[in-house]
Amino acid sequence: MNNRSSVGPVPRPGVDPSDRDIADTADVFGLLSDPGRLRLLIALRSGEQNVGRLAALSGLSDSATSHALRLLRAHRVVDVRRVGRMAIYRLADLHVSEFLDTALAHAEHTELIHPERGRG
Amino acid sequence: MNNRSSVGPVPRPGVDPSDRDIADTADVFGLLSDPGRLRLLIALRSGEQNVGRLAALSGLSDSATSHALRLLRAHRVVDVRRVGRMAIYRLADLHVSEFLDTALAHAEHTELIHPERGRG
DNA sequence: CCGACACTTGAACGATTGTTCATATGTTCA
DNA sequence: TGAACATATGAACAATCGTTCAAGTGTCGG
Repeated sequence: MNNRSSVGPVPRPGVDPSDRDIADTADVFGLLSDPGRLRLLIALRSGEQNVGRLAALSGLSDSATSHALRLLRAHRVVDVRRVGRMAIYRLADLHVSEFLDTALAHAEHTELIHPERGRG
Repeated sequence: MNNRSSVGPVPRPGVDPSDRDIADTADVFGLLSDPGRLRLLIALRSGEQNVGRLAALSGLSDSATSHALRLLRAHRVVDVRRVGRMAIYRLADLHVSEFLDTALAHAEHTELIHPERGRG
């Protein structure tokens, strides 16, 4: 196979995103694909929080929380601010936080996207 | 730690999404977090395509393509239609395809979200 | 200074993931 | 019917991921 026969229209070459854009996009989605990190980001929607509190809110250990925040920080999804011995995190990337809102809104008001989960 | 001291406002309990919604949302993002699957979905934006063509467009092997499509099918992100010996896939989930568009648009017109990649 | 605190970090480990290879199913054409 | 084709599937394997555990850094109170 891998032939030139087709069914649909020919895709527009050069209009599709670059490999790099694709990789970057995949990375961002990857960041959002872990329930722990998602809970962290959700907690941050209601305002900045320190690590201990984020841990409590997300159900992760302090260490796991710190690791996760480090990742999110590296991808500029969150920002840190230091006050005394605390590290206070907040959402940094508006695009991502909009994504979050949109995705959660969809998930909340319909069972839409389900795999082999219940309600089949 | 895990104490009750805080900096930001108290998060509104009961307003945050359920564990299930979070898990579902994470699942969907996970589906979008692989460059191969992303390329598949991007190829499908320009219309329905058969497996061989999708493989060629995405750079995946036929087998990998089939496996990936199976996953996407299970999550109702794509739909199949059979014509003769071909399986013709198309985007099924409008939410996901909107997501895709939005995410790619962001990635395309700015370097925004980068981790340790260039342009630091 | 010392101990408690808040957070960070690195190594290790089990689990999950995406790929490949080989084989299977089903279709078309001669 | 048999060969070529298009896709699907299962097992196996390396790579990646998220967690835990055990330190480590820096800060505050006494």
